[in-house]
Amino acid sequence: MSTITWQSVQAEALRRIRSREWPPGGQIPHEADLAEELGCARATVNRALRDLAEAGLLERRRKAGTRVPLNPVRKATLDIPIIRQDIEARGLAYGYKLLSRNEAPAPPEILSQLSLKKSSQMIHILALHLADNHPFCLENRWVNPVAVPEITKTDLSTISANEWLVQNAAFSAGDFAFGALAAPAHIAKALDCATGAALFTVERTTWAGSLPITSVRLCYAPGYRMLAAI
Amino acid sequence: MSTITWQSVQAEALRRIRSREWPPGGQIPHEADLAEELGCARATVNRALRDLAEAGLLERRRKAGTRVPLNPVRKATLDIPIIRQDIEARGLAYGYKLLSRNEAPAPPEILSQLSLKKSSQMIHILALHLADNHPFCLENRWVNPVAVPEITKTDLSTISANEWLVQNAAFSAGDFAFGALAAPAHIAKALDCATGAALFTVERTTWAGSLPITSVRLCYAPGYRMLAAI
DNA sequence: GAGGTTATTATGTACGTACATAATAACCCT
DNA sequence: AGGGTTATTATGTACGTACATAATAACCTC
Repeated sequence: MSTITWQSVQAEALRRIRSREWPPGGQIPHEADLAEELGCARATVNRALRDLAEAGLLERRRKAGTRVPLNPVRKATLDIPIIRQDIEARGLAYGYKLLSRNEAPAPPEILSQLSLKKSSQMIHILALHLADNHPFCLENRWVNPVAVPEITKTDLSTISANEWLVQNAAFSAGDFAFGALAAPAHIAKALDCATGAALFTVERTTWAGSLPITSVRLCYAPGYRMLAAI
Repeated sequence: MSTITWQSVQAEALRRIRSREWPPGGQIPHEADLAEELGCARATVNRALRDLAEAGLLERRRKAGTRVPLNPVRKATLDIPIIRQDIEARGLAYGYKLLSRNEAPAPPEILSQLSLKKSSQMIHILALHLADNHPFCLENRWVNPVAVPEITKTDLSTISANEWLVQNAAFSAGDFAFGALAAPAHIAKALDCATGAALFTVERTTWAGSLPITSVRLCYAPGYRMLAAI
């Protein structure tokens, strides 16, 4: 290690974790001691260890020090692109079809997801996203017009609610649930696949502060895979 | 804003992004200017903006400055607990059953996932994880004994490979793919569900440096949902 | 106008001092 | 031994100076 940088400190820490030199369940040297050993500032060690802690590889506690967890809960980062970008990143041509748009009171399970007690009129949107003219995913979305009033006046026949919301309603928090669904007939029809086919689903609710913006269920055509990396 | 901290700077930046004061596609003030405006050190602004950049809300470029992306690719964090912890966190009793364990050459698609050209003997493990004595997920795993020689001598009838590997083979990189599968008969039998039921699947390959450790496919019983948050 | 070189700029980082904060250890009393 | 209080400790952060680095703007030449 010629020049000490936070990256090199981090790499050395990783090496020691991996080699069990810092065994799972055990304490690692204090930041000040590590700084002395490696010949750098304590702030540099602090900076290096932060990412490892965020990734679940270390647990840091004031005064108690830092330890390698016995059972690490690793953290992976998931990219959430807008659907058009997901399709185009696969080298496929994006297409979009608004299937329906209504104002209606949201059903109870959507209210629950939005943490709303009482239903007022919401915007209900059903849309199909296409990749090279093949169905890619079906978007079933409820939007709270209180959070995004402009949507009531927006023409969603040419831009998807998914994309429009990203550009017009920056959310501060989001909940996701990923799962699998055996395609019921109406969804199979929209996605042009067999009834009962296994579909990857994403359910997402987003908020601006405590104000719910939207709740959406995306059903992807059979074969879709969502990638992530650590 | 009484006392300026990196957290308060971050909150103010988020507010400006959300309110469109810093419009999508546009430049935000330079760190030095923001520091002057908010009455803190430039390093404090830098610290505050880093997380926002990592979350996809800002794009930072040396000299060009920092901009709010027109189409942000938001980043979500996924917790990857060991399976036993996932089950226990749901308040359910964990159970485990080793279904089979062999040494065999890996099939081509596993070799491909492991970026291996040539197959040598690998450890093939089939195991069932139970929640309150109901099948929770089926683990189909290939382990490279070159990366983890001790596994050849490890009794996997009482500890799952999933858990044992987390404790004994710290990985440096992992690839994940999430999808959905219509349960073929042999998997439906193991998971005690209907043939053709929609199963949530996780395929994961991990490496220590460039050395592949393991490739696993987890098929979760119908109804499983994986949660994440932004 | 195109291409190459240099100067300038805004983010990225290292350092050391100082202080803040959470939390554990030490100490004291009953 | 148990409980409460205080001192100590290790991480968390702020600041300002200094330097590094990537990249854009300015400038010059053909």
